[in-house]
Amino acid sequence: MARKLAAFVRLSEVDLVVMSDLYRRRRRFSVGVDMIHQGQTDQSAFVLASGWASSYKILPSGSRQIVNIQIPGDFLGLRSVLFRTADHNVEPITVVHASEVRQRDLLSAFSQTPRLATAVLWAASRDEAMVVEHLVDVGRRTATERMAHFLLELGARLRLVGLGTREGYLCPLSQYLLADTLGLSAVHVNRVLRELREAGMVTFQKGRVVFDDYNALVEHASFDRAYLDHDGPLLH
Amino acid sequence: MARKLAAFVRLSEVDLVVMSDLYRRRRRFSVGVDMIHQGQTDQSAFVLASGWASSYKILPSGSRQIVNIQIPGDFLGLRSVLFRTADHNVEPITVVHASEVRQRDLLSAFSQTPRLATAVLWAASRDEAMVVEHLVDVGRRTATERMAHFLLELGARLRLVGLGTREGYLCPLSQYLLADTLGLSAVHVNRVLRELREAGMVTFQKGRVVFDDYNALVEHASFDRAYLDHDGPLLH
DNA sequence: CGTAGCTTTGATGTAGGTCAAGAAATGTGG
DNA sequence: CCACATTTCTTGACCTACATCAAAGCTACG
Repeated sequence: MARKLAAFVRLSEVDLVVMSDLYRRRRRFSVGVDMIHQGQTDQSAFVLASGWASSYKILPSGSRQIVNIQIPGDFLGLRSVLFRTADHNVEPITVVHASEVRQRDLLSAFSQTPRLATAVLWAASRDEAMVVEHLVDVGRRTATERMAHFLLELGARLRLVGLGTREGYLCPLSQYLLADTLGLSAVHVNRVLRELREAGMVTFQKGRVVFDDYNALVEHASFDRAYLDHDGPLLH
Repeated sequence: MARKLAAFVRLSEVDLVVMSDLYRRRRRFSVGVDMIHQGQTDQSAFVLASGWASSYKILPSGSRQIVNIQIPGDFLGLRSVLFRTADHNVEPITVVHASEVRQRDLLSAFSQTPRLATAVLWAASRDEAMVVEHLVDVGRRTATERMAHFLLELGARLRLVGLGTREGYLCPLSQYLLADTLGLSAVHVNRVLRELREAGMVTFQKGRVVFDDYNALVEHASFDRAYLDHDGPLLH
């Protein structure tokens, strides 16, 4: 995370010390145990050390929308500490190890090292950019485009933390999770994956995503990774 | 805007002076003139004094997704100043008067009054909460639910700035704009509006939204405005 | 006072949903 | 290491919400 923030704001020694202190509270979560629960007050944020998690909202009708999938290195639940009550749920997808960041610690870190607030603002904006792209996915792309776009984005993010290559990556997401992420039904997700596989673009089977034809996939999804790359410190 | 931020962070006299300085550069935009253009570098942010604007993304296919509708008092284009190149467009819907906030001014304001960064972080998070809700709309709600939810959210926001009541509000959005916001076709937007009108819930005609049965509409949309209300300064 | 952008409606097409049921995989306790 | 349960995947048949196409009536403003 420090590396991520440093991409935007040049952090001093002091900044780094204050930050590392935020990491002190290590926790472990099993699948099925909420990390953050919608409607609860006084929730924490987390920095994922290992494992995958999902942030989602549940509708009264029972259907749910996954807002984003978090991978190691991600900072999650910021809104749940900035607001009095959490407006979303976060649930592990695999076993998760994470550092808990309490509200008071975060806010006091902000006042101790003001640049940290700016850096976190930047990180939150990068996050928002992803949600926006996700909205475009769901609002204006067909099912296969959505799926292609999603798998590419995930791949790009995993590569940034060394968990993927241009060839592919390990992916613990079930088709149900994909469905709730992409606003589709699980059945249709299955068909879409088959289509993409038969078209020779990606193969997602047995927990592994393999890019059979990366360029064709990029083309099909009209994937432009600009929104993920915003490096080079703006603030000195 | 100062009022909005103050809801989260107690701002000092100095903070307010620094902020008011950000307002100095007043500009006017006519319909059809982009305020921010996707892909351009070195764009500004704006605080809307009057008029409505829309932030959107265009896909190579030509279709577009409106990410949010901005009303007076809103701060827009933050991501376009935090990132090197803008990742979205902003276009006026009506004639707009706005204060331009340049990147260097914003960043220097952040270092002069550190609490401002935290306050803007909070405002950005509130914004993100709206985008998230929008994603849920498009991903998991039916067309009439989406429309109902959108009109209610807009109403709630307009009330906060004194431009609407529980009865309704003036709304300059065309059915094309609604369609691109909600991920529908313009034709279907028309039918959905008719349905809601005939069901006695809302009437949107001639630039005016009238809530015929507010409670029924809230019920239909399963609208919970919690994500809009996060007041009371967390930071002293 | 005409022309361009909205709104409205009807007819028809299709992407993706729902229901159902069997096959693989995965996990669990003995 | 096996029996059994549970989840996940896969496929087919059928259905529906919404899209697309087309055309007519409105509104507005230059």
